[in-house]
Amino acid sequence: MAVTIYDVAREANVSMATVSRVVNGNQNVKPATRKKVLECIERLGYRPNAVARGLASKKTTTVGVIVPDISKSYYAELSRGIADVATMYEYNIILSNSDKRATREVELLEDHLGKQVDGLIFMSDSLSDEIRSEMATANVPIVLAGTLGADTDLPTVNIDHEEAAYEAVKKLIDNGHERIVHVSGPMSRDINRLCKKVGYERAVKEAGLPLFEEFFIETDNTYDDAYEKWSVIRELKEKPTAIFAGNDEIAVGVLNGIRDDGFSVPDDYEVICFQHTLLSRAVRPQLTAIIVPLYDLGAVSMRLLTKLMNGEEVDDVNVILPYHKEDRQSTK
Amino acid sequence: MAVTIYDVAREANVSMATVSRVVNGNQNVKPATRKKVLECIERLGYRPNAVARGLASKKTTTVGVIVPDISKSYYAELSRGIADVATMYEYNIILSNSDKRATREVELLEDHLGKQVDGLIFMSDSLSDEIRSEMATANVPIVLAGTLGADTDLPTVNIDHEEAAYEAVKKLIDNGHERIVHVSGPMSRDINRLCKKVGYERAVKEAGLPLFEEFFIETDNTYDDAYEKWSVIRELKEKPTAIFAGNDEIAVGVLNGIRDDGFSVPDDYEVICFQHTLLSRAVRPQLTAIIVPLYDLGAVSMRLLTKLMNGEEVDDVNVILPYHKEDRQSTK
DNA sequence: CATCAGTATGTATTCGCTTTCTTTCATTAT
DNA sequence: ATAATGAAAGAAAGCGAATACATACTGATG
Repeated sequence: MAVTIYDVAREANVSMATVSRVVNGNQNVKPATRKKVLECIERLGYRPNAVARGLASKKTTTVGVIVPDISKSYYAELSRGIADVATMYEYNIILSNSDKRATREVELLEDHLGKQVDGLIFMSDSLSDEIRSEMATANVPIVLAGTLGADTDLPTVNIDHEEAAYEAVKKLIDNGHERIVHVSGPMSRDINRLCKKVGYERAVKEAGLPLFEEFFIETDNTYDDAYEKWSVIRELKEKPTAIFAGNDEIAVGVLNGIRDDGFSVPDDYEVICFQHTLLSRAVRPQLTAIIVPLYDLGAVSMRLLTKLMNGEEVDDVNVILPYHKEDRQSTK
Repeated sequence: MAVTIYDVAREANVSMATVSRVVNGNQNVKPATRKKVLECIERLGYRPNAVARGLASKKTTTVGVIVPDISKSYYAELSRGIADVATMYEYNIILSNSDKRATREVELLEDHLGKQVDGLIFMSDSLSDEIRSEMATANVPIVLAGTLGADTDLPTVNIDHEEAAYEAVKKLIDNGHERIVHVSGPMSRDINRLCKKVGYERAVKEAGLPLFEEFFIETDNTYDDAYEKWSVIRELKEKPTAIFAGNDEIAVGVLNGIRDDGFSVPDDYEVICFQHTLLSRAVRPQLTAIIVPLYDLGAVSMRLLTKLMNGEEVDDVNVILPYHKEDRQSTK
């Protein structure tokens, strides 16, 4: 049987309230008493039961993190940012994978709330109606990390993907390209449909270039699918000269397609993408990319959440973090 | 204020015990009563408080996962395996990063035990004495995933790294190489010092080849460090003709070093490594590699843990999973 | 119709801690 | 010396569920 606060109290000849005070750093304890209690705690190997504490105090010092897939480095990196700030503020993290399935997301949200998390960080592509209403009834703060949701009143932390996409495509246009293919992730995702694609189109239109429907190539966001899609790109009516990829995994798929087919980057095709992983730097040629500050997205989200959990006033709950572009060898 | 089991009981005109029975699927409830209670639960939006439940039942349906760094795809992949099986058995996961710091590991273990996890999965390189004794006093099962520890009585799930390393190096030897460099991760890690290096040496010795001390190159396990180390390798007295790398990130670092220096793989150097990520396949030439079944390591660890938590008999608590070698373009 | 065996439901306790409310006691000011 | 003040410590009431135990109800049986 585990040692309880009663055992310590008996051993130290004080009441459990006093032990509780010592454990929680309450100042109203005589130094001598504190010392005595501390010794007993040490001697008995007492370890406070966080569950009992949680029930009594209605705080669990635990936050929920619902992530599409932790095995994807995008989310793994982001989660690390969350975790580090959580540690800093002494929170634990309950981590669950949703695979972006709306029903699963709702289940997990319910589940986490049932576990009495003090707050929650949610990541996904788009917010289903069910999840929205579920979130609305939650009685703890929820932050959307790297997830569109400014239309709700939920706090969010993001980068300006549309502007970043615009800047990336603009770069290719400035390099003289007039026919740029956009190899995208699934259109079902808001971030692709409402941000990256929009930025791409804005840059193309603004430059007075024609917008070919066939230049829009959708993938399932995997390396292998992108690799396959090269065979589609090479058969296009209009011959493109540059590629704007939704992320580096896609970009590398296309890049390898291009090169395995005997073409050269950046001579035959220039390539630019969003960077989520080491891949951009590890391939040859290294990819020019928009660097997404994943770790920071997570860290800032968690920091925001701590403020919210603390009831602190937050002036702007829709945070936009800066990104930057790094020119490497896949563009000239 | 949240809806409690009392509220439901009052609303449904039954005792809280009955509500509890309904919620927990106890069969001794008249169907009509069950229906009535279920309706009230729905109507009031009652959601059982897992903390209270945990206190009363002494089970939290939560397991702790202590991982060095979730942002590393090695651990991210492994964790996903854990998470999926955890979901299957309806466990939540508390995930913490240790950065392999022994003191932090002990803290986290304490912390998780305080949170009353029903079991724990631990990953690290080596087990410090403190963590060993801490684990010995834990009153819940602990499984070491991808972590050496068969010398303790703790359950483990692993692959045979030594044999895998042996097989990899053997392949290079069979291809005619006599001077093979081993680019390793830090020697402080048991897995490098006691497994991979040992397998390397065994293969070399067994083939009657000389074992050059300078052929052993230690890195900090990062791409960048490995990339730098190429300049060391090229200056070696004895000129190597093949590389055995501890993992694919290292391998790609060396690979890029080789190629940026104007040499060719596999013509000038053959390369083989352990595969942890997509990197092995995404670079050109693709890397011949030992495929480590990371997801399975996690999944099997969690499955083992569920058995242990259930008090089931487990015949062998030291599980060794199979790996396989995939021949690609970095070897002939 | 009384009896017994289930079945269905209720009552009361317990889990280990926080927290409020008291009470006790030591200081200080008057 | 005494009242006022505040620090130190204790007593007791929850927190929201699970659960052991008690009790009421239901039929089937003889």
